[in-house]
Amino acid sequence: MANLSDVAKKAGVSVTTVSRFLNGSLSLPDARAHQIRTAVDELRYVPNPHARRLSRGRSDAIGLVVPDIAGPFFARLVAAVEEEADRLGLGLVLHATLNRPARELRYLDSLRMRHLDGMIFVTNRAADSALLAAVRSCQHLVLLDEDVPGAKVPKVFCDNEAGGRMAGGYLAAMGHRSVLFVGGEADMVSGRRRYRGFEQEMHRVSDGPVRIERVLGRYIPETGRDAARRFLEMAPRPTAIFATSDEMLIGLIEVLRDALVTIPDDVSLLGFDDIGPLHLFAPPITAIRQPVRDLGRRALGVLLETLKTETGEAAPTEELLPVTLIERASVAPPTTRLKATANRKDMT
Amino acid sequence: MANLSDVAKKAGVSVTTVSRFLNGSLSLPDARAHQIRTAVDELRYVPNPHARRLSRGRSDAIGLVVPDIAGPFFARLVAAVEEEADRLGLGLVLHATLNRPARELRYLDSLRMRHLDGMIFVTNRAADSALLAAVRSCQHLVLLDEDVPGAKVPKVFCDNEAGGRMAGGYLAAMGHRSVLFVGGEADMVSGRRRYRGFEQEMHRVSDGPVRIERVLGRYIPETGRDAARRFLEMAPRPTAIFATSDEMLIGLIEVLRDALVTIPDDVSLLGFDDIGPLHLFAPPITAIRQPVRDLGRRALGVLLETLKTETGEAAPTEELLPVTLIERASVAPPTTRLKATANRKDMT
DNA sequence: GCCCCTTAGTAAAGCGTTTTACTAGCGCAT
DNA sequence: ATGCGCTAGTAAAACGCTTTACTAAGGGGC
Repeated sequence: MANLSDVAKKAGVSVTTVSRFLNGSLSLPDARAHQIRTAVDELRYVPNPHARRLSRGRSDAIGLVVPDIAGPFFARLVAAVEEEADRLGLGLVLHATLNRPARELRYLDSLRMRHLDGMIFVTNRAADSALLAAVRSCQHLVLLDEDVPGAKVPKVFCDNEAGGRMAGGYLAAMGHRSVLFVGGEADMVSGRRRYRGFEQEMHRVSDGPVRIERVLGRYIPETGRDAARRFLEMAPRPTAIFATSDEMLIGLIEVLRDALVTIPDDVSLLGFDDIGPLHLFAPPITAIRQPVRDLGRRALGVLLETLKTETGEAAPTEELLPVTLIERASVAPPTTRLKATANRKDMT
Repeated sequence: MANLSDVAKKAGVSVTTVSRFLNGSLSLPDARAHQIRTAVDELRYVPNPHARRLSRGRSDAIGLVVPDIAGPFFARLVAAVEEEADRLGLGLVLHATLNRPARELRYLDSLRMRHLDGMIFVTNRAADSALLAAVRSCQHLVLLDEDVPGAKVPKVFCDNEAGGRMAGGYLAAMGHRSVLFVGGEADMVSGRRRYRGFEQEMHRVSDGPVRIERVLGRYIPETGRDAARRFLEMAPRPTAIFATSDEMLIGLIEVLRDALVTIPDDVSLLGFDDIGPLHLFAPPITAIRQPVRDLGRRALGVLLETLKTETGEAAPTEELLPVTLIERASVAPPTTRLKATANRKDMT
């Protein structure tokens, strides 16, 4: 593998000249330029990235930390960030925390070690003080999708509160007055905001008494299953469920289906995220859609701005991206029908 | 940020000593060892990875190239590889080709530039000669999931032919004699193998005349939609469809549903991959399941073996991981019923 | 003829490790 | 007394690039 000095020798100039020429910090007369280019081609010279990084003190690579890559939501998010990073000529080092707090800290450390130029960080749990401290000590970090309250770093989220309002308004307008909210733990900002918007708008649109039950937990199928089991024990049962993530929704449907509860006849169902092929479920699920691609893109955009301002800390902005309601067939007006079994057909 | 010579100064020894001690290639009496450890702690010293990589000539990082990260199958695959890489202390640089051949070549190049220690490469298109040449010129490469025929590198696939046989045997045993195979292009090894196994076993189990229609294309929803449209025009229509990827399956179901074709009454449906929440579809879809996690793990394992043998080229092994048939409700014996509309219920 | 400016470069000092090859000193057996 | 082997290190050369500060040569203006 040829190196700079091989090229320099072949072209009959010094390494400085080659380096500066190739990096555009030196312009040369045509003859010399051509000599160098020829030497590069013939030797198939390609700069050694490790040397370059050591010398320049940066990596041209950023880190992306997500809780999990396999779930549909994070998979799309990763895809969006990767695409944008590639477009900008940046490498992407991917880390999944698999919900282990220790890993979050470890990966944040890898940023501090100046291993990476910057990092996009996605958590999915309520931040504890250790995480907050770690995040605080980092520069060139942007928080995506979920907040770490108190952290003074740029943040990019979807407009969770507006999503909650859309959901609340939609269910209320359909006539629902008794609903189950399946959401993120109370100390997670996304969960709190979704709930706040939801409750607010339910009340505003209903214009009368409203009952909102709550089951909270992580954004995973098990929380959905749990919620469904709790739902089955409620008397009277709420007439609608708002599941604030696709993963929760999937768990919920599993249990509901096993219990022979039909949607939307027995209960209406409203989702959040809208990533998985919700349109193919039985019935197709109405949901609030997150602008996942934009989230990824904006996070990277914000990170880059942070990098540009040489002053360590960037302004702790918070950017909220709009969500949309995708109407399908899982929400209907409530019925008063009490018996819960009807047309079992293509449910096993 | 402290460096090695700071530590050396503080501990009153040479940098060599510190470096060798920290890397375990020098053992020291307790007193010295303690001095060094103290200095490291107090200065919060952490080795500069760029320098280390330059010096050692390796990165402790591998690349993973996939066609796309957002799809459920590749998302899981990425997750599996990431998990294993992390366990081994290796960084993972992720690249998505988004089905652009030029990108595959570019990313393979990034391996050749000794940027990375090794690479796991997943393609999803029929290999052309440019790709083959590029792959051939690479060391420390392992092919995952899809073959590049002629490449002399280690390969890890699921047992596509066995999967095809399972599918064929299952449909035949259910009584189907006229089927539609929706598969990868004929020049893709995975597609060819799935088809070969499928056809073989259909014939063997049927023990009589069999009709197999084929629609081939990329493993994406559009191919499924296309296949469904073609299916609708066939007369007589096949009684079962074998869709050899989740993505194809999704497209297929969309169109079938719009055309009011019910599953499995009007046509039986059998999938492949079994990653997406197929159990929540209407009806739950029977499918051949790929061992995605194992695929990721084994690919990394094989890559590591390749790295160990200092001799550039590793034995071009081909490892086949077993698949399983997950029985659900989308396959039934064929009916002779001709009218295609019946119990429209929870399909919009 | 002198000074200054521009062009066309270059020497050398980093960047922070790792690693090879070496040494100084000491105890011990011969 | 000498050679050997062991302990406890060390000096210095890589690794391959970037970048700062510098120079030599040529040309133009006065």
